[in-house]
Amino acid sequence: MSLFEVYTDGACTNNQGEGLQPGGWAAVFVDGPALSGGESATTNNRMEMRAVIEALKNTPPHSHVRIYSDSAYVINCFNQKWIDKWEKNGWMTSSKKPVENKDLWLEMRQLEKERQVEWIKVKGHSGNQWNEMADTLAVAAIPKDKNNDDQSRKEICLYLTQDEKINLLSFLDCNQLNLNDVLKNVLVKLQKLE
Amino acid sequence: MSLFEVYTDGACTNNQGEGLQPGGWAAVFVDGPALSGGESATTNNRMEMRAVIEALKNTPPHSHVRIYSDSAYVINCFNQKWIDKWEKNGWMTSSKKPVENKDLWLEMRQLEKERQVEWIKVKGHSGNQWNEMADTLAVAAIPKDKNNDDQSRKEICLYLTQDEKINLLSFLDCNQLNLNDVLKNVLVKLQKLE
RNA sequence: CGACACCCCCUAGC
DNA sequence: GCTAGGGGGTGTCG
Repeated sequence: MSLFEVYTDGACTNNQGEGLQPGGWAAVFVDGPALSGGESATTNNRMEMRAVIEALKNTPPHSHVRIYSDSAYVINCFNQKWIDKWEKNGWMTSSKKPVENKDLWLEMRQLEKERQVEWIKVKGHSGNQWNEMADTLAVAAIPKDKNNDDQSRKEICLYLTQDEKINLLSFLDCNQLNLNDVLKNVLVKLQKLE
Repeated sequence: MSLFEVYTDGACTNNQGEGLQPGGWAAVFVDGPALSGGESATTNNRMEMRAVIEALKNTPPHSHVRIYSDSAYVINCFNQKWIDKWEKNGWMTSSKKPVENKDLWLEMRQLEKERQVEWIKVKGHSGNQWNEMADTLAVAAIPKDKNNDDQSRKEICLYLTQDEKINLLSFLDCNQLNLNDVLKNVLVKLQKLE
């Protein structure tokens, strides 16, 4: 069974601490391509989660995936079985408040069930090249255009190498955004261009 | 008959678990004003009760009132007829101890008899905007001035909007603190100032 | 024993 | 600021 190792990271501005901020995420496949995207109104934790979701989405079901993240929020949720408890107790935290970001947790849970996932905590900014790259891409993906009318628009870029990136938006007409499918499309398109 | 919907909440510090503590309460009228106040030596349950009492006091007799509270202590007292039993058995709990806070229960009972009251239990901290506002105001109303000589002094503020508040103390000379009366006084005073 | 609140700490990571 | 885990306690009732 194929193994995928993915470094994920999220980033979010935090200017005056008031309300939702613009943020970005990235998922870097070891010895492979990288995905990144941004949202104009989100939180740091939602971006960490989004990075993982996109990573999982782009691996085939039943594959073996190693998710490397510096977010204790995400890693502990699975390694310390928080999510098992939430599913049993109606999504309440230990202090009886509703769990935040339930929508994204459910999405992650579904993807995680269909795969064999290992959750690995890494220290942030510790010189690991993949983690650094994820960090760089996530920050770069934060939307800077404050005049953007579409507040919920997401962008996804495919990095073939660190310098060579392709905006996937042009391939989004293929309803299912699976990395393999997109890669095929990209290759076909490139061949036609040559 | 007019309907009033009011979210009530109480808050109380609990520093070293020793004796009575400062606390606050709030009553938020849906699509209306909000009242809040504090006491320097009280309990959490007395604050929950005080919030309800002030809510009822500020609705006209014979009106239809919906009280929303996260306190099972208060809601069950009426919905599970605890108070009926207490009135019949000389205010003794099921474990034969005297019922606590009888003074406030009597006050609530009197106000409740003069109105048609529905008691509705809500979950604390569950994202309801009115419940959240009551919580915020109750916490904000906790007296912080520890050098206050008058330990029993109560303060009552009228919030016209979340940001705009009027201290009602200056209107307390009108013996009965009814919201409508006070509002009239406030308006008269404001008109004179202009 | 159960329930609902009200708190005080501590920890972890972004 | 965003989020979670864990421990301790009182106020009160059935």
